[in-house]
Amino acid sequence: MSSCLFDTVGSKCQCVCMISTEQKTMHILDAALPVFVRFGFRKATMADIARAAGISRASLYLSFNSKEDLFRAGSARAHRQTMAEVEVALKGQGSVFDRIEAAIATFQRGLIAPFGGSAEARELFEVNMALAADITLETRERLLDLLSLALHEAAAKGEIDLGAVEAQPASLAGIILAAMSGIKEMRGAEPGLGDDTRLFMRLLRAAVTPPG
Amino acid sequence: MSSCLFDTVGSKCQCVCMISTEQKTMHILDAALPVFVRFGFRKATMADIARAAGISRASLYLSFNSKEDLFRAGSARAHRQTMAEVEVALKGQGSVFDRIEAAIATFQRGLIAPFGGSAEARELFEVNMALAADITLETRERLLDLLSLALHEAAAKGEIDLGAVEAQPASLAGIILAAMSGIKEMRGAEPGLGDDTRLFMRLLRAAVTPPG
DNA sequence: GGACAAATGGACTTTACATGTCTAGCTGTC
DNA sequence: GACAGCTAGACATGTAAAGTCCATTTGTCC
Repeated sequence: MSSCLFDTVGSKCQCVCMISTEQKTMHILDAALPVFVRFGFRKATMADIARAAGISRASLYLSFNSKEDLFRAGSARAHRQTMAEVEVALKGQGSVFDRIEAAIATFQRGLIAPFGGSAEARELFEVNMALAADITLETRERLLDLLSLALHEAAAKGEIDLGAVEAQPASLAGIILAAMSGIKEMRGAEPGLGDDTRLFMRLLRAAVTPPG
Repeated sequence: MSSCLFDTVGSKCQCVCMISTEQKTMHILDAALPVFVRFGFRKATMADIARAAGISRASLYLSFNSKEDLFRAGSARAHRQTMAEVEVALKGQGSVFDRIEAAIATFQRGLIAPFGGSAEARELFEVNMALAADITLETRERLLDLLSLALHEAAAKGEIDLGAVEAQPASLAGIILAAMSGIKEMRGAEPGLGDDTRLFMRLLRAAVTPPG
């Protein structure tokens, strides 16, 4: 048997290599997510996570210095992955509205929906803001920039008319995000987009679509 | 506002009365069940249960002396309620087979299915045997008696023929229960009866149905 | 075979938190 | 005002999780 747990089938594992280390980290984070979702941060123990990952508690500490570190790494990865998908969505086909809608749906699906079903959702979000506020806020900032840019380009092409509502792209992007987060706060977070979200998108569309 | 949390709407609560005390107990057990199902016995704290019941931790200790007491009370109530339903099922319409099938389905639905979905099912059953073995075994005994009686009566009426398999009602009842518990052990516990259970019931029916 | 890396089980200290108890105080009823 | 029910909060105590460390095992490579 190989000494490395994370061989890809058929290929020997060159340990001491970065790929394996990274795979191990990913594997652990994959295992940790459902544990955190199920129990929340506090009730989830390092033993739980180690068991879920199929490794020993000692090994867990070889990859992460602390439970908080592990959580931060998980949060960071989720934000990184989701933002990559969001960028793809924004570069896709369709109108600005379609692409923004897709982008936001992706964002929700990646960063909110996975926890929304959990009774520990509140605690998890609180812990996330306590341990990974920088990542979270930076990501939100970046999403804002991406939306602004999309709106700006659409305005430049005449696809939308921001003059009608006297708004800068950045302001409008801010409104969109705020509305989405508000809607998610009130209603539960379904996967994808809810009715309220779609209604808001129709409002937006109606407001900035150029006449004629 | 009334000083009693558990008024039934429209009727003043006469505290110091047994009804209210019992209602409170029931209310707490109702609240405690999902907490135990969600977290298992160990991870579920008295604070969790108090919060779920909408009362203070101190009040919880006015109703129950300990977490173990509370669990025992919950287990006892579940067994009591379920056995009452089982008796109804056994007195119902249809053949012995139908009634036994219904009885067992009721038993499973009341005492196994609620926990079967939980990842903590194993721990909960272990804790139950540690804290409420008497209740559990007594209930199982009682179920055995009820099934035996049903089989006995059916045999007396000529509805079934136990001579064909050379079995006493009690032995057959024991086999049925053992088979059910084995099936539930192997397969997951769905609500109601699974395919395996139904197959077993067909076997039983075929084996003891009198010829002609 | 020996050197080496990775992972493990287990022992250990420290720290956090849950249990169970108690008291003083609040709220609404009679 | 007396009383009952509930509460918040403090408390001592015990359990267990966090984090650290090391001896040992397992498998790889030379």
